[in-house]
Amino acid sequence: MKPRKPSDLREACVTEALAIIEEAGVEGLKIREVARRLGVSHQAPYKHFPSSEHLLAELVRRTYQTFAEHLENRPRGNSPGEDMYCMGLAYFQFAMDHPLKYRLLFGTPLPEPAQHPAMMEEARKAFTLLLAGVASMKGGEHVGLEQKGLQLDALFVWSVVHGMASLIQSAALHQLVLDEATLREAMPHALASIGRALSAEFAAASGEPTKSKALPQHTP
Amino acid sequence: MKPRKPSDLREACVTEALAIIEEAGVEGLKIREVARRLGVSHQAPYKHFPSSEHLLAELVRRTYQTFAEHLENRPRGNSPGEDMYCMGLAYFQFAMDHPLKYRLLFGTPLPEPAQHPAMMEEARKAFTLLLAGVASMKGGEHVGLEQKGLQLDALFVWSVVHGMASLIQSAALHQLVLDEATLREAMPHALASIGRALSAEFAAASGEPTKSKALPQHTP
DNA sequence: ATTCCAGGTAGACACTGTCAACCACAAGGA
DNA sequence: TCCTTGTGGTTGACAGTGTCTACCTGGAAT
Repeated sequence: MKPRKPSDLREACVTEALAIIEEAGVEGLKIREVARRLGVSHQAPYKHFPSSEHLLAELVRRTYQTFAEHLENRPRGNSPGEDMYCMGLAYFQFAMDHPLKYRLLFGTPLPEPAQHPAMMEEARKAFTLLLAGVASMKGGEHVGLEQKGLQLDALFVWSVVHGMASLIQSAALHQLVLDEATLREAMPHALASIGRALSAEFAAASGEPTKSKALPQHTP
Repeated sequence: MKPRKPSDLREACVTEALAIIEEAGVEGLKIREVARRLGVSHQAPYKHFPSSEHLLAELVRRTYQTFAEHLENRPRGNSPGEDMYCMGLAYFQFAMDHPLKYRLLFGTPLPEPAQHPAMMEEARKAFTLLLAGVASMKGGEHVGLEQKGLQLDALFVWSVVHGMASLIQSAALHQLVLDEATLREAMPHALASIGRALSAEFAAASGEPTKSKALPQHTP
């Protein structure tokens, strides 16, 4: 399996497919359309991807990659709690800026994970970032990432940001009673609620009735 | 528009389509397959639904309906906080019992909401149930449902349960570091966190440092 | 008796993913 | 130098999809 020529058609397929997804969503992605845009026969992409599933898996992998980079390059906070807040905002911002890519990651049935380990590897990296954030918020660096309570908290945090992002993008919400102003405040409010839930638990665990940590207000 | 004969073909299409969705998901739903299963020509369904989008909208409407009924028939708790917990569990249970139907509601792009008001009406009902639950938890019956803080809290709660349900169903999660035991505890933990977040805020608002309300443990 | 039309049929069209066969051409021994 | 081989491209076919059009049919309304 020597990569004789990097064969830029494969690369071109990927970038073109990503462009299509950003325009039309996953359901708008058709292999023949990719080929057409590249001015190439409808079978050419099959020389580089065994099936459309494999192309999709590669797209998911890359999208997880840029997603994790986006989280990593977030503006950092001055305290663990504040930093958690920043992480939540960064997560949310990605979902808002690239709704169709976000849907690709979390809203559509992925290719069989076992068949595409490279794809899952990138997913794991993204989740690890979240875990680390929760860890430093809850007890500093010395807490092991594999601790169960920590994972539960991280899952909780992830649920909030993912759930909020997913709901706000869902067409359902915009037709409900809620007005735009409320929706705009929803995420900061949710992040503040996270802070309350976690620090209260932290306080209970350490026996110290800490006042809820000061969280920076959202920057609109 | 007098419904001369109820024309049970329309009804049959709906139930058959729902069955297909429960088996194969929304992406497995094909109008021709519905017709085939009903032993009818591939054009027959089009006499009752102008396009596949309209069939889909009707399916979404019905699914929202049964979803709301499921929430309404939940086992009730003895206190507002406990009842909120029950609501969360009921929501979660529906998502776990009917993952493909749940995905139909929240995981796929819905038909243009403006074109299908009946569909949105059912969605609104489901959200109103949630709002009422949060309202009684936060201040009893006298709090208006249109109050902004209330809506923000309801959105937060919704985000948690939806986010958790959505993540757990996502193939991504099962390939991560987390083991099954942790996943099973995730939802009760999240619900407890909700209680912490909300009652802390309530306490702060009323100036009374209530201990976090006792929440019933999850029943496995 | 005639008309009308809701509700069914069959056939066609453009589109999709994918299989198969064919082709070009550069690399590498003989 | 010729022959083989394999990579990356082509065209053509096939089944399956949603949807348009035209056609039929039986019962109700006039």
